[in-house]
Amino acid sequence: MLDVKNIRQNFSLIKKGLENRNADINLEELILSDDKRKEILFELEELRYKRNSVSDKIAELKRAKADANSLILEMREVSARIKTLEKDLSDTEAEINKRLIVIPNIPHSSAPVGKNEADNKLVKKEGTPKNFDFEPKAHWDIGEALNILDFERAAKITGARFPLYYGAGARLERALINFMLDIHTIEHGYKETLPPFIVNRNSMTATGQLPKFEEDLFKIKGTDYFLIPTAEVPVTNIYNNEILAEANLPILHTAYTPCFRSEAGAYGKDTRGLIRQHQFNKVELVKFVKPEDSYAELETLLKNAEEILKRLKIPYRVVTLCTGDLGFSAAKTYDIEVWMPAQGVYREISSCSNFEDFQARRANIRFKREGKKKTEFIHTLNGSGLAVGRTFAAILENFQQADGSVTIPEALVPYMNGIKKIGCLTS
RNA sequence: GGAGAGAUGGCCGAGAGGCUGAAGGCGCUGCUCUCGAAAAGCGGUAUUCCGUAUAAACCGGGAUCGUGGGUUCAAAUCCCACUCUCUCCGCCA
Repeated sequence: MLDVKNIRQNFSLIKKGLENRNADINLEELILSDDKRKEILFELEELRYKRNSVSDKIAELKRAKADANSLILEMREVSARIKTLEKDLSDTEAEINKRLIVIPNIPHSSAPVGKNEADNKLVKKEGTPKNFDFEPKAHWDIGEALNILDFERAAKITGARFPLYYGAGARLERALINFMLDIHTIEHGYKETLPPFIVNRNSMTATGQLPKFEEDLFKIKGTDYFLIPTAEVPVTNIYNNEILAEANLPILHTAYTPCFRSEAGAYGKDTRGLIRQHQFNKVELVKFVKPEDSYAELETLLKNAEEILKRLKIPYRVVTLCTGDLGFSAAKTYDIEVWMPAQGVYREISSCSNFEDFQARRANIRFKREGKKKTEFIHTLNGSGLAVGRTFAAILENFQQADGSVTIPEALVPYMNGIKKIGCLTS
């Protein structure tokens, strides 16, 4: 959420920022509503002051057993006026909030200006794609041949876009989760967190999934609860409505959760394999930091996520999202894209974002500096570290052998109970 | 699912229409005392908004006692609804 004061003070800058991300927002009307709010508030507070002081006087008179009837009659009218003004005020505030809550975050100055995905800026490439002396197969073909993935039966159980793993495949998925969590907790200092997988509307609104993107979510019928699309939602909301101590910052959490996305509007896109599922596993990294640190923290967040791919020895590249491709809540985002040999493309496997104070405002997460009275909004960041299903797919494709088997990346072998290779016999 | 109890500041806990943003205690913190510490004494110790196109401090004012509504000149206090917590019974991984 943007600050109305900030919108007033930096009007043209914010207008420009919203244009850059292709958002059509009427800021002028928002300001008009805010003018109206101020006007109402001004009169209302004056009347409340009057009511409070006269009520004291009435109390005094009554204590002295004197007559207070004329004052009471006068206050009756004042109170009626207060009531109307209060209604006006809450209506106006609701109107302002309704406008404010659908305005996306303003891109950071370092986010390249651009229309869409094509304008994203390459930051770097790591690792060299392997040259296969055979035609590399797609991970769904490899997985089904090894009998470690079964999309057909998953569709029978639930429907399209649900995963079903067996044997060494199920083990590999679990190994990846443990591997990622171990690195982030032991080496990178994040606190392991296992949050609820179902959250309420307030949490979804705080992180920015609601109110605009409800059709992307799975909602639990008969309740106002939703399946989480990412651990970002429950984990960011851990500190909802709290004032944190400066000494405790930064606060780092990592969480494994399944993620549920309706993928509305993605019909016909990535219909095969693990890339786009309604349910997938992800290890998430979430940071709560001081404003002045947040861009340095974004760089380390990115490094922490990259580290997983480096250890697994899978080639990837990093891009900075352009203004037009930024998510609703983000001010700046790096995507990590992993090399998928069968399609010969890089596919997103992690998205690392700085939300600045955008989510903190919505979630009302603040902190207080040592010795200062004033509270400030913290900055939140998060990134996948990594999407497990897509990592699984990348391993299958990058480590496939001519005979259809898949070797396990060395770093993962201890997590696989010593299994070094998934072949037809081991599955 | 059935029956009951409750929600007040960082914590404990009083308050039961007006003098209560809220007694008292604990905690934290500043000062006095001390070579230093302890003890004792004195003080401070929630958040937020407005004061109308600028920031900090102060000052003046508004709001906040789980949330929302109602009664009243006046609500932490009375009424209604909701949410959450706890206890007992039943069921259950």
